[in-house]
Amino acid sequence: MRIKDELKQEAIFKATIKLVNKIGFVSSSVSKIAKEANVSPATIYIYYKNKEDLLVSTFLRIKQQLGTAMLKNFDESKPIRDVFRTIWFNSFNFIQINPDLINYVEQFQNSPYYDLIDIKAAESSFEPVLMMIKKGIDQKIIKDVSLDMIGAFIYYPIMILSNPRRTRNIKLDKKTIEKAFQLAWDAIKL
Amino acid sequence: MRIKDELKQEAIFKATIKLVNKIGFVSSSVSKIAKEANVSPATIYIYYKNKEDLLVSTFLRIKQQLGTAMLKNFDESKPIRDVFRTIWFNSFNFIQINPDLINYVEQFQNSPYYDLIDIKAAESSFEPVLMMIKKGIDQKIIKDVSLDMIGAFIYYPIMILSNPRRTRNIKLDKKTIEKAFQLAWDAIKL
Amino acid sequence: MRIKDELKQEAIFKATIKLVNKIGFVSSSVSKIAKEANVSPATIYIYYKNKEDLLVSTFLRIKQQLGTAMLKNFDESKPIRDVFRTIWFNSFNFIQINPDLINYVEQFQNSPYYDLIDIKAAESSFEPVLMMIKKGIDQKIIKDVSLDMIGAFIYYPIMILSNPRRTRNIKLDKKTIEKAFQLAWDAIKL
Amino acid sequence: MRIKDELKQEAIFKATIKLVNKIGFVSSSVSKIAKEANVSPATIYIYYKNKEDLLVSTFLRIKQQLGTAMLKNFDESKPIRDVFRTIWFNSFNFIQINPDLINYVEQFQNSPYYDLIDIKAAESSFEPVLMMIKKGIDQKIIKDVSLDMIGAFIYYPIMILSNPRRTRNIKLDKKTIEKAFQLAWDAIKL
DNA sequence: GATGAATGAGTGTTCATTCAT
DNA sequence: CATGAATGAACACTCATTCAT
Repeated sequence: MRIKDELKQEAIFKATIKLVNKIGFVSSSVSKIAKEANVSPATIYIYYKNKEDLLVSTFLRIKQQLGTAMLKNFDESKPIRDVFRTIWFNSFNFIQINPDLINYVEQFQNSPYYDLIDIKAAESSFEPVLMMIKKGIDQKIIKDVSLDMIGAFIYYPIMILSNPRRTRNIKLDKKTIEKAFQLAWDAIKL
Repeated sequence: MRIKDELKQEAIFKATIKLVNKIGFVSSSVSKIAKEANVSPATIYIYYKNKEDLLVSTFLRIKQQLGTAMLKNFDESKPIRDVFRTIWFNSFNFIQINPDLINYVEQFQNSPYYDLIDIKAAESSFEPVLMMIKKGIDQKIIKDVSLDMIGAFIYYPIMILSNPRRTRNIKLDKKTIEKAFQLAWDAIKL
Repeated sequence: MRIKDELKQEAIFKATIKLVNKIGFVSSSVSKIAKEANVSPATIYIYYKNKEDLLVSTFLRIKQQLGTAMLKNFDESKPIRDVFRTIWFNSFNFIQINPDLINYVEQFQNSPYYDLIDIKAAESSFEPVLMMIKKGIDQKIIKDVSLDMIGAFIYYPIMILSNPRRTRNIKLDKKTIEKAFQLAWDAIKL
Repeated sequence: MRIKDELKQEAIFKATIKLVNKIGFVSSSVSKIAKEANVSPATIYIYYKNKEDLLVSTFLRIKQQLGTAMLKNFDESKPIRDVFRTIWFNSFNFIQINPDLINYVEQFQNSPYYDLIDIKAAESSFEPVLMMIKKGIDQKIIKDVSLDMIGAFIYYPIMILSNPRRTRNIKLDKKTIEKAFQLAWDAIKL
């Protein structure tokens, strides 16, 4: 029964994220996740090798979703700033619709599990963005610094601003997002 | 009676940070910290009410150290950009000398313990920086956005860039730091 | 799945009573009980929510057994004194066969856990005895005092006399029990 | 300084009883008792060999007080029933004035420490009562049964009736005590 | 005599994982 | 495939007691 399988795996995936949101990464034990998914702890070990595998897989899957969302309406024929702006708003839209996914990502990235991740692979879906940035650098539109640094001023401010634990008194309305984009763009543009 | 051994408390403090660096926040149990400090687990409970108290106190103490370090040679009579640049380099210097302290802070801020912190109090030593930013906004030198947003483009890039887990292939040499400062300043300046 | 092992739960039940007998209520820790039952400490938490649940459940189960034993050959058509005498001997028989159960009950009733017990519910199996006493009061055979007081002169002397810790040099032979019954009956009869 | 010593020992004695009343025998640790007595844990070990010694000594001292109180106005020239009645009311008076002492005794007697007590010695102050009972037996006023059994119908009902944990809905007013005496006397009288 | 610091052994409980069905 | 039972190891924390002053 193929369908049943996928339903179960999906339930585990969702339960993992939901529970991490509810009680935090640290307190989310395998058996609690199993209970949240209405499944036996042993069942989780059918779909995942161990806890690490479960958490890492969940992370990678979210990353992929995030990558897809970011690149909606991606059109590299447009001016770089416009493309960049689209990505920026895509990100915030996704975050506003799926705050729990981003919370999971944040918590995961600050856990020891993150050390196990092959970043290149994890960020493969962001490849077009990287290409765009490189093009921007070539065209002297974006500053000539390492991609990691660009990321530090783009990707992470997004994460921080959308993390209610970090910025407890900011509201992500359209105007705020627009301003944030302005800062980010000013940072990286030549 | 036996005199309260300052060395012992210091050993616990250092062991906590060292262990969080070695094995991560989550895995750092009280007994492991005790072992690292060459102390009985029970001894920790002489100096701290419980694990939370240990972790929170350690965090606050680091924050204070960081605040002091940041404000070295702080001279508000100088142009804002210069003051800002001094703080920027102070931060990176401190981080380069004490990478483990910053790693602890980062991990702490992404733990549920951070929710317990009174941010205002924790960041009181950063007050002069906030004042400077406000002055910059008034003088139309810095963009008129919320402090949280300024922070997202200043404080957090510093943290990220200096977190080897996050940016595994960046070297914090003088040139890189200078460049990073350029991006940060461009982001917030009007 | 592995089937829930009735034998295991039974082993825990018996180990609890045995250990309380051997080393006392206070010193009987969960891990010691587990060891006595040849079971992992964690296993106990499959069958009981926590230590309190284990101890309370064990108490209630014994109480029920005691209630059943007391009421053997209960025949309310007989004269009250005879019914009462039957109960009295039933009790001592049960106690002689199961001295450890009674010791457990005694220790439990003097522990803080006893405060959690709903007495009405715990003594529901004694209901017929209470009814009989009430009938005896109505018929002017038994003194018109509160049930608690009747209990103090019936139930507790039984407990005390059968508790070797309390009365170290009494032997519960038939003659002694008969005498004890005489005292109890004289106390409550009108 | 003799005075200081005795004050300290007295403080420990009172703190022990108070704490056992507040949080129970089981939870009363040496350091908590020390805190309650405004004394260092180590100080307790100056006056008592160990915890057992502390608890046992406290018990014996209370027993002695109880014995003294019971025998107030003891006049063996009076009829046995009257003497007995006096003792009965003395007991209840003492209990009503010092409920915490009795609570301590009760808890102690159901602890493993009680096994260490030399009953003969502990009850030496009750000697006159025992003598009286023996005289009563000789004069064919009291039933010819062992002292332990007499005790089971006298001493323990007093304890039980005055233990609020055991008899949660009885009030020890004068009438109730009188009735209880009636039952006790009927039990043992020939 | 009096103290608070210090501790190894213990507490109740939860963990990630495996087993037997 | 799916399960709940079962577990040894670990968790945060407290204990009775001793040590050094």
